[in-house]
Amino acid sequence: MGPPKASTPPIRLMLVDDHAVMRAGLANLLGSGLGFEVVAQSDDGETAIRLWPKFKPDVCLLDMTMHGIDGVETLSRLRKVAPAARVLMLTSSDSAEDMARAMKAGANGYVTKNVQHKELFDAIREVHAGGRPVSSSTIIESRPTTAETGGSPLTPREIEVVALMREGFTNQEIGRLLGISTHTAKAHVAGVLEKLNASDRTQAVARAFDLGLLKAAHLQGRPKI
Amino acid sequence: MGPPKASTPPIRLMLVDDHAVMRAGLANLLGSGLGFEVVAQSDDGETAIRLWPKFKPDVCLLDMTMHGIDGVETLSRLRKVAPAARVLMLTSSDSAEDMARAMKAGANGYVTKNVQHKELFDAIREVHAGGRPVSSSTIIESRPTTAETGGSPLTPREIEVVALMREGFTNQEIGRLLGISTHTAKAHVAGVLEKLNASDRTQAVARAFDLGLLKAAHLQGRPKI
DNA sequence: ACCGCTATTAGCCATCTGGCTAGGGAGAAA
DNA sequence: TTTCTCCCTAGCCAGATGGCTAATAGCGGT
Repeated sequence: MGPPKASTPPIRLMLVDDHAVMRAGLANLLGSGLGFEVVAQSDDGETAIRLWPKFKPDVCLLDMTMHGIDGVETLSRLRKVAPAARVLMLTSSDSAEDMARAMKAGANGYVTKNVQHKELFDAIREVHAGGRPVSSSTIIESRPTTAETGGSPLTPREIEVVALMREGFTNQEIGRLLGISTHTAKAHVAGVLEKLNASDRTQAVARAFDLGLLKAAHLQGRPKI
Repeated sequence: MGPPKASTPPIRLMLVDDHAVMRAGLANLLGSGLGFEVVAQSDDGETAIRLWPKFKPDVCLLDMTMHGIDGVETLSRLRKVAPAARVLMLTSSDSAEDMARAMKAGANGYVTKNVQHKELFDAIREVHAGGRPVSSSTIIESRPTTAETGGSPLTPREIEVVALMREGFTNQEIGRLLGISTHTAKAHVAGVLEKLNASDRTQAVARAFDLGLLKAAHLQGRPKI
């Protein structure tokens, strides 16, 4: 937590973000003698993984949403070649689901892009020191988001169920997929409908999107054009 | 299109983005003697509108997604106090819908944040010169996005129908709301299902979210906590 | 031990859904 | 003109949905 001492060797960073402007901004910000040094940059996940062994940065700042393989996927793959890598996820989203995905995939920290500079610096230092910082705005946002529905967040089981509803599965199929009876599936769907204040499953998944419980899977794949 | 001459007076800019890091990056990037000058910055829409008259920037770089009032809303309000303001929208999204919203609200240009520096510079110059540049990645992305579904984008009527499906309306209600018969409503729903390759209306709206045809209405409102 | 929450199963039933087939009219493109 | 697409309407039907009530069981907190 202490301010950077001139005596401390700089924390060596790799930046991965497909927004060139953001990357340049970060590089500029972090290369201003505050105890950081940007040793590598990449605008996509594959390159980042290729660059890692060459530079062995202390901490990697990794954007969640990128074209090609996204941040979470990049993280997973990076973990295979560098299990000890310290990765701080950067994101524009403040949804709890994104954070959960990132942390589950093995992120060492999670910071939204709307943080102030100091928060970012602190987060990087904390990751470097072995902590697992999570941007406070995430916590602040994610709680009321669900609380505001007038309701309860869904139970784990119910979340599985919405995810399947989203894919167009019927109650019968949901039951089969989860290894439970159709009746139970219906009961969970009913729970979801009530908690999300929806009149049918269609509105329920729309609400789930609104609340950030479900995320649009951008199917763009950036084809060859 | 010409490279910046030293003789040209700099284009005076206002930056509006709630991502402090991005803002700092832009400021740094644009303040490097390339013919731009950042005269004002803000991390929210209200402040931006308040700052405008004081600085009368030549071009305003406005982020689409911000907490509080978003970019489009900011743009609309700004237009009321400064109808001639030149505004270049900046966004992380490459969805055609977002672009349409921005341009409809009176944006002078639209650029995704994953552009290279030069493209951004060019876009700013073009807006300043009275053009209406649109980031090429938007066009490239948005076309195949819909084409990739195997299909056609939805007809206007069908889009109205998905929007209603999303709200949980039944075919009967959709018919009543649109002043058409239930049968016709069903026909439109069928069209949507086919075009979005969905097995039921629930999956259809999920797909619509995936494709950017529907946007999550973030109901967060950022309460006091 | 009791209570509350979650997960599980079950039956009944009015309504809704989506697929099928089969029309007609209006405007735009070839 | 012909053809195409979009928009509108219609009936039939098997299957799915969501509301209702009711019961059992595990788990964690008081």
